[in-house]
Amino acid sequence: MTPFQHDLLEWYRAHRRALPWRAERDPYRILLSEVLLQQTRVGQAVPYYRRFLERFPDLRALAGAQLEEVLHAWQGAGYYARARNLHKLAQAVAAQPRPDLPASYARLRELPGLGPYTAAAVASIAFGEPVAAVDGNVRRVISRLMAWENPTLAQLQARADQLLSAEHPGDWNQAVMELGATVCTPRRPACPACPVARWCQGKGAPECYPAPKARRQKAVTAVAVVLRGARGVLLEPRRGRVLGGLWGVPMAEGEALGPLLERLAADHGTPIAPPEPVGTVRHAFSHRKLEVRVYHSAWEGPGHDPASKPLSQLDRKILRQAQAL
DNA sequence: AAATCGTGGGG
DNA sequence: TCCCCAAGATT
Repeated sequence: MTPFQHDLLEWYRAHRRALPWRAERDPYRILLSEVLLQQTRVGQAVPYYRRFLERFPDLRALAGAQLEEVLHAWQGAGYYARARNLHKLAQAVAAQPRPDLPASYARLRELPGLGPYTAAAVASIAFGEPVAAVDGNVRRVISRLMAWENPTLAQLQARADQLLSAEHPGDWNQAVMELGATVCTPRRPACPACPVARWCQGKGAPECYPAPKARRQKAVTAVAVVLRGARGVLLEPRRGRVLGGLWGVPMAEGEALGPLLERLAADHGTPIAPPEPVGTVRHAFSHRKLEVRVYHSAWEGPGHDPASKPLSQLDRKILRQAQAL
């Protein structure tokens, strides 16, 4: 073991946060934690991890569930494709002669929703395979160690594989990520507290590495109608990639309410009483700033209980605005 | 291969 | 209030 590896692993063992999945050996639980952690902070993932396991304690339970139940457990966690893929994954594995998670990076990588990072994380943490997991933390830590401004994924992966402790790949991967999450942070990194600062070429100007990526959010306006009556609130299943599989309030892009009302009247064969505005809801997605003008009106047709359907946070905000949740 | 997918904490 | 962006994957 190199001094570098020794110092970081010792630091990790002394300073790591006590996270629920760190006490687990069950590969399914490791997998769930890694999928939940995709683009998600630890603090936000923990309650979902607990709730999800309570509802789906193993792969079999998950495979046997309806997608809508799975999405309900995922409700609020965002990036719902993760839940759809996890459900698919469980069914694919359950359909095999030996219904267990595959134990190698290569075969994990073939499963839906498992990309290079997650397959490497599960292979190393759950199965001890020496593969480096490269996430945003690792990218930042290595970029600073090397003083790289714009490394490619291939460069990062190659360097990460070199640095990897083959004896303790699971702890090693988590150690690098833990360092990035708690010490080598995007802003105001705590270099004096860093266990491997003596090897770092970027510590003079850590925030220069890696160069920040450009993002832009486009502003979009929309209208939504909350139709509500004695038989419940009118909710529609959402199709397509955005919030697919969840339910939601009837909504349309733009400012015009007319076309939306016409569609609803046609879909349900019922004219709709002129809606009243009840306010505006603002909600930011990754690449959109959404401003939704919310209306409400009476509805005598069949409806739903919003609590019984998986809903996005956007729809929950809209329903709250109309006092229907 | 660039664009897209949610949400919430923190500066 | 606004902007950043987090244990990425998919198409």
